[in-house]
Amino acid sequence: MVVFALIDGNNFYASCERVFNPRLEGKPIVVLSNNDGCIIARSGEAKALGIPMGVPLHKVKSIITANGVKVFSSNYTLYGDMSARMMQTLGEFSPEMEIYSIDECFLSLSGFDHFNLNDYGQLIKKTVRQNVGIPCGVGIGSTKTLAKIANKIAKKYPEYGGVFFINSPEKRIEVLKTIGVDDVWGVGRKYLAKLNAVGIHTAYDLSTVRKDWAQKNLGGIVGVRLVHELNGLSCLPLELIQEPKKNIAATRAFGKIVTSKDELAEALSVYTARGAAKLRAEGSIAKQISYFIHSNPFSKTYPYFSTGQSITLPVATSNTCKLTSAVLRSLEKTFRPGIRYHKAGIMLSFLRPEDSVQDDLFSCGDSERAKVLMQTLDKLNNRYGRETVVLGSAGFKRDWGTRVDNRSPQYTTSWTDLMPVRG
DNA sequence: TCTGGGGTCCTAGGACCC
DNA sequence: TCTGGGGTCCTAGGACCC
Repeated sequence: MVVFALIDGNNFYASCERVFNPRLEGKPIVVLSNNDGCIIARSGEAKALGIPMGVPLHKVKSIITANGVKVFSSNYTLYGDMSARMMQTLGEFSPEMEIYSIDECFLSLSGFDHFNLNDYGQLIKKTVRQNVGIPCGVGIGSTKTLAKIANKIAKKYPEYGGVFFINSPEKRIEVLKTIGVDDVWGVGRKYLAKLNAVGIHTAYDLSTVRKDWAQKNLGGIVGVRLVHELNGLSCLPLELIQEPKKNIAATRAFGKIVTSKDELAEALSVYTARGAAKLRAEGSIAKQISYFIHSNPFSKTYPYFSTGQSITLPVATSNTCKLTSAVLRSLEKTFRPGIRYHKAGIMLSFLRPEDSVQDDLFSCGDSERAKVLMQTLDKLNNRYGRETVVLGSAGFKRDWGTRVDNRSPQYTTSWTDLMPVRG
């Protein structure tokens, strides 16, 4: 029998913050998006206070102050490292694993029939808690979509102890009737409205729609698969090998309004360097780099302005210098003065493996020297922290940089942030 | 005052070819 | 009156995910 488990860290970012600060146990905490803008993670206690996901911080300021909610800027270095530890532990529970996101993974439990899978789920949960310090939930079912739903149930009803197994067709139907259709993996805002409009409210309702209706109304083959999966027919296999990325982006809103070309050039240099480093870490090269600069789309006082360009490179590359100079040359042409710039970003596309560079007759790929330079740069920045070594064009002041007023220390990845142990 | 960042897949439709 | 049919490639945009 085909069996999938979905394991995810509870309130992952909030839990990461808590691992190194046990005094926060039982206290409400939230984690913010970039520039301390929106709430992107909440501990259970913060959820209970009615703080919604994704709201701008200023809208819930009063709840936060009144209840002493602890607020953290996001600390992706920490979360990434905690994620790696969690995944390593989880990988020991099955020969087949798909890391689905920073805090979620699927395991294949096919052929584990001789185990009591509820007990096995409990063991997984306990081990992760012990080894990594993160509480997690385990959902088990015969398709990925059902495993996702089982995971929701595990979280929703504490009496299951954080583990739920949809182990029979009868239980599947019973469970689907209690799940809102918007809690189904693959149903977002638009589809929810469409489904509700025709009287479909629960996951069970959705499991009974005709295939041709799903085909026509839920994105074609995607919708058909979704309905099959709800019915226990597995259409989405585990993706065991991580395909290389097809696009890589680095974009950020500024910490303040930017008006000068020089500062935009600095920001685009920094983002290009980050993108290029990701590219090299993937072992890929890019044939195209695009960038944009724009003003605040939410502003009611100033009109929205956005510009940028896609630049096709003569030869695919991952070289920071080449990519940066392409962007900065183009910025000279697209920059418009008198605009209150709010955000900028770059995107690398048409990626391919670095060993596949096809030299044409008149141009050639990166020289050995250039490659060694990039390797050295990556080595230094990995060891001593991002942006220890940068191109001159990235500047040193970075007045436009992201606001991070509540950042926790990088306990696991920075020597200077190691916790002291007092005897 | 204050509104994230980084991805994927799929479809429809146009251009073009024979 | 009737105005082919089948195929590919590309792009823009929609929808979703965490």
